[in-house]
Amino acid sequence: MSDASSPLIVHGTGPAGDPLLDGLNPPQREAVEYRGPALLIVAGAGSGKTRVLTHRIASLLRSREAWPSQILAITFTNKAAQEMRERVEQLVGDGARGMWISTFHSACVRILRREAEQFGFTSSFTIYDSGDSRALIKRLVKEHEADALGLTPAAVQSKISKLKNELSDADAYARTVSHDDPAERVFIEIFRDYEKQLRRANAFDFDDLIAQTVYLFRAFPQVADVYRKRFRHILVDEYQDTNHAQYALIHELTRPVQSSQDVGGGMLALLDEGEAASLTVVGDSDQSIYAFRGADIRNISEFERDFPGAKVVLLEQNYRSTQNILDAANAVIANNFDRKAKNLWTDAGTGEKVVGFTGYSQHDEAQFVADEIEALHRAGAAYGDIAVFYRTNSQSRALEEIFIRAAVPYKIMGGTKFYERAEIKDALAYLVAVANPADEMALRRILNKPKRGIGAVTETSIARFAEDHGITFRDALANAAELGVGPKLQAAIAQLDTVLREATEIMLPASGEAAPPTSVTEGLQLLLNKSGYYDALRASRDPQDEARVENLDELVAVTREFARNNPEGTLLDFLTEVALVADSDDLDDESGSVSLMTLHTAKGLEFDHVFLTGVEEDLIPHRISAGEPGGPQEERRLFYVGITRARKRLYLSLAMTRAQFGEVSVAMPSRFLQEIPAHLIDWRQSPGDVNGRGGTQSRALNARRPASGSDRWGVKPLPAGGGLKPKSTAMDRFPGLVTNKVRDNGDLELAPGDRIRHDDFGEGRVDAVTGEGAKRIAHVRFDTAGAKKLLIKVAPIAKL
DNA sequence: CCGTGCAAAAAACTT
DNA sequence: TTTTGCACGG
Repeated sequence: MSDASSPLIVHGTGPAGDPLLDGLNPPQREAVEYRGPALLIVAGAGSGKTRVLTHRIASLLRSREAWPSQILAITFTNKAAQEMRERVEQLVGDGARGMWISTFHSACVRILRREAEQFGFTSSFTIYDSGDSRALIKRLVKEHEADALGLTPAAVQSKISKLKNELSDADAYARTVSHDDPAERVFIEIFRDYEKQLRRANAFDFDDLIAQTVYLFRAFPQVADVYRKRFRHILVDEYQDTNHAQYALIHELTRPVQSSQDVGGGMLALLDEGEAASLTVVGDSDQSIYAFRGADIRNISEFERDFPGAKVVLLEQNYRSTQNILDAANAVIANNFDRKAKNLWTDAGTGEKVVGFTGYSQHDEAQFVADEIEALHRAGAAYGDIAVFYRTNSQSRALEEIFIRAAVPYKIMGGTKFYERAEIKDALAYLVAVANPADEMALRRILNKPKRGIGAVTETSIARFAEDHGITFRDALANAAELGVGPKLQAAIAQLDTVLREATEIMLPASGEAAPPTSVTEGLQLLLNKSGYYDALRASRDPQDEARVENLDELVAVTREFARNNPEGTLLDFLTEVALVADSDDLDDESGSVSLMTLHTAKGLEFDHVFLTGVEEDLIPHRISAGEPGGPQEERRLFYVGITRARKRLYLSLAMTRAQFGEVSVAMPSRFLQEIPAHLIDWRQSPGDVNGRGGTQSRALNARRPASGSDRWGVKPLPAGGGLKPKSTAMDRFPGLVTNKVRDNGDLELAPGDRIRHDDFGEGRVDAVTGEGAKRIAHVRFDTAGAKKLLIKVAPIAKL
């Protein structure tokens, strides 16, 4: 425990009327006001940690204990960073300028760009995302014929990533394993090659960004000192999800300054030589869900041992959810044994019960979700306040299919990401080829895109020529005539070379003067036009290519947007931003759409109404987690994270059957459901109601159940005469219909008053038609299924 | 070197 | 179900 002798006096006004402390509960205040070398804020879900962090920063700035430039705040996503910056700005206005508020990765990129020359890179290095790494590893695995030894690209990639997160490298790893094992030997060769290729390409992968920064600091203490002197207050959010490399980075930065080298800059005059920066970390071990990525829960559980004298503040009051939701969450997480007891509570009242629903199929489940969303919407909820979570990205498809038909506006976060689309990666590879000519991967990628007749043979001759003459792959392109290839190919290569040159002149003028902010947009357009990429897509008769052109237009729009936001932004800045954005970052908006995302993406967010879907064994907990140490416990935390995102209403849904890879299999309710006290759940349709498939078999099975109303699912007996409203879906006719190909009703005209027939919902009357063109929506009152909205173009309907 | 067609694999989460 | 990888013929 830290003593109370902290000499610093907090400037400013007394406890009453202080805008930074008003409305905070006592532990929150303490977390804002405490001054000392190390502070751990254990912040339960929804306990206001962002508020505490921002107020703490504002408090440091207001009292002049720190200049903005002396503050480094690390968050997990760019979105969280942006939000924190905005909230600090609200508190202190312009005084926030100069702070580093960013993710681990962006902060490291900034440092590496400045210091790359120190250790054999140039500051124009590029960043390989996981897809780029996989492509490179795939090639190496093939070259080493490693698949024969059971080394798949995926396995190699994850092993390399794990090792880098532990700050190991190929040489270090080689010392720890037996060389008798041929698989290990080949793995080490591949690892070495991988490192070599990255270095040659002047590139870092995601893991390198952290690990290489740590190496840099350790190998060049005087460089590390620059940052140690600069950052006097370091704050780390989501500390429970840091891995060893990130932990080491924080340790390096909070070491006492070693040398007294002068680095210039008036602000630095303030600090005491030799004193370590103060460290604040915020986290909740119950929300640690990234062990698979190397997150080490011990970083937070042993914080007090790592930083003797650290102060610990516990935030348990929840300001987000109703008591019922918290009771459910507490009950679930209590099943994890090795955790410190913690109980979230609220004074917001009991609230609604958790709603449960069991569908016959994933489509049935999705239909329930869509219907319920519409009901919420009619009751006044904004779509933007509703979210649907699932464990795996593949589950989004069924939801999407139903949502499109029900005309529920939705938005998928993550999933098939924009920046992972082939055409976008191609376009970016063109930009990388300009920004970092050493990057062979990028060049090889665009060599034959669009088709220029350059195949593997020609590619090899270029590589050989480069090697023979001691020049780079990029420079070899300038010598088309000497490559020993046919005249057609020579022309193609020369043309590519010219296009790249012209683009370079625009984006990185040789004159040395800074390129104008519009240069990235211009350069990209030139590359896409003159390379023939656009033309090839437009000439294609593949309908998907139309969408590709649109995506590329979108990318051009992104460059414009970037130029607007970053008038000084260079090509490299643009590429860096693109490489480090996650798609969870662009959920900026009040766009009026329901948000669909994985449970992982949901971390750190909150919504009024939350649907947690696919609550089944083998999904959550996921099948693969069963074999991993701590796997099921991490899955439980993930489930807990999902529950605690909800402010007002929580829905838990599952399906009895689930199709994957086109095969239908029977699904079991998740064990986590049983961990929630039965009285908290209001089952609209419990697992017991839908045993067997469809209505036929279930009766027999139901008969065998113990007296209804008392089984472990807390099933209530169904009122005999059908006091319930009809089921939202006509299940007997449902299977198969929804999964049919998207139909096209063309110009089907509907007007209020028309009678229609729907394949699933039967007959109904059109109340109104809204929207235009392909987005026209019919509001229909069905005779038995109630009111629905239908997208006219694709709904399985016919006019009567 | 390119396109076609069939076989086989694939999907757990992310900076 | 959808995507990717390979073999083959042009």
